Amino acid sequence: MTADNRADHRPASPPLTERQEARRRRILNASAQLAARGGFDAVQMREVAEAAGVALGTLYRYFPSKIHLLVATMQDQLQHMHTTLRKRPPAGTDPSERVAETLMRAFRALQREPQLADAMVRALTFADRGVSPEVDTVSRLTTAIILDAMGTEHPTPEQLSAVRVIEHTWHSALITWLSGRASIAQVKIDIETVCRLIDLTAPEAGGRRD
Amino acid sequence: MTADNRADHRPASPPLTERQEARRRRILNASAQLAARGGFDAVQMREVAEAAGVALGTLYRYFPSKIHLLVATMQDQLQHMHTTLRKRPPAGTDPSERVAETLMRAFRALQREPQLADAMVRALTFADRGVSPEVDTVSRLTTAIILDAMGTEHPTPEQLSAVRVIEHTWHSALITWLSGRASIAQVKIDIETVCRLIDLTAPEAGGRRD
DNA sequence: ATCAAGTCTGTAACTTGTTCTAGATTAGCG
DNA sequence: CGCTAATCTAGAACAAGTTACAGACTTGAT
Repeated sequence: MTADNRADHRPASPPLTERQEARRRRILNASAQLAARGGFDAVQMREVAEAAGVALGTLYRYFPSKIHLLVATMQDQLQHMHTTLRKRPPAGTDPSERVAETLMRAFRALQREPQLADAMVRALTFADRGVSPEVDTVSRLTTAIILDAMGTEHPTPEQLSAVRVIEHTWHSALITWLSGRASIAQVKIDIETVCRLIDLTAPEAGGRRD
Repeated sequence: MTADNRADHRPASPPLTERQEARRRRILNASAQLAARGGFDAVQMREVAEAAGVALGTLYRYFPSKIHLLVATMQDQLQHMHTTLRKRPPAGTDPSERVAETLMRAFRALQREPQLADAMVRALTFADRGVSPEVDTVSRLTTAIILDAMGTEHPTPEQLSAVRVIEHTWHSALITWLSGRASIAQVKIDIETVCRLIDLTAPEAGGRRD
């Protein structure tokens, strides 16, 4: 009754065969492609299945819900972005500058496929407890990207708080932009504003309290 | 074809009759009640209609989608909270302290009905462009609450940025808590962390840049 | 009181996410 | 090769949001 072997879609527990790996990839590609034009609503499970050349039941075996599918799509894209960003690290001198630059670069990448971004981010924020592990993976990836940009080896707890707040801002600002309630300029300002927290929590500088 | 007179559910354009006002109220109450136990999924349009004693079509005339309904429910609750908070203003001396205290108070209020909070917040972040005006109303209400707590009469653009970032953090932190990925303690830390931005952007103190 | 326009009701239909089932295919193993 | 368990396919069925529609009820103006 309880889904045990349902979420075996990550290269973990039972190693997927080659054809299964290929299926999984076809599904993720179809998902991203449908999302890229049409956004969240255009990613319809029957259409994904057909475009990927698998049966509906198979799609559900690989990704137990539409949300799982889109969150996995986001994992995919983030991983891609992480490696891309690593190749050309940000140029700023301050950690806060570098983080802001990195996030704005990521933001511009998303701008190129706003519908895809819409689908992924909506799925991410709509995900409920059942998708927590997958969402957590995305969160860890984002954290890794930010820490990379900071160049900080051993972040203090305070710095980790700042990074969490930056992530909060990043997601939420993205949503307001995607739903047309904030301009790109405003997103930029918000990101630059929140990145100042990094200076504030740098080990040498600033933030004493109580 | 295009819905013009569909969204006339706010006491604006054509003033609602008494019975209509009563219907609207019954619907919102039913929505909140169903949400309070069961969360987002338990707010089923047919059930709301039945509990409110109206036909399904009527429910949709008042609130053109489930998302609209839940966002309106949130407006309702926020308004309530705003007046409650005004009665007992926060005690801290610093603006940042007062804001953090206010938000944590609001947070504890939501904790009392976590399912209701879940339904409202999920609706809010899932809302797409079609619900922008309503979501914006919620956002303005939140801003008003924060500015009240700051006690700032004429906020600078920098301060408004800080307030926006605080709102981002507030929403996103709420989501991580609701989906079980962050503890209450962590939410508290995040809120206190982001509230430090207020000190940073106070007109006399800190934040010069370029 | 009567009429027209607008609103509400009850109900069925349609859409898309999700589940289920019976039979075909594949993978691993002797 | 031949067997068995797992996987995959095709398609039906179900659930909940949304839309459509015919007829009853309200409202407001005359």
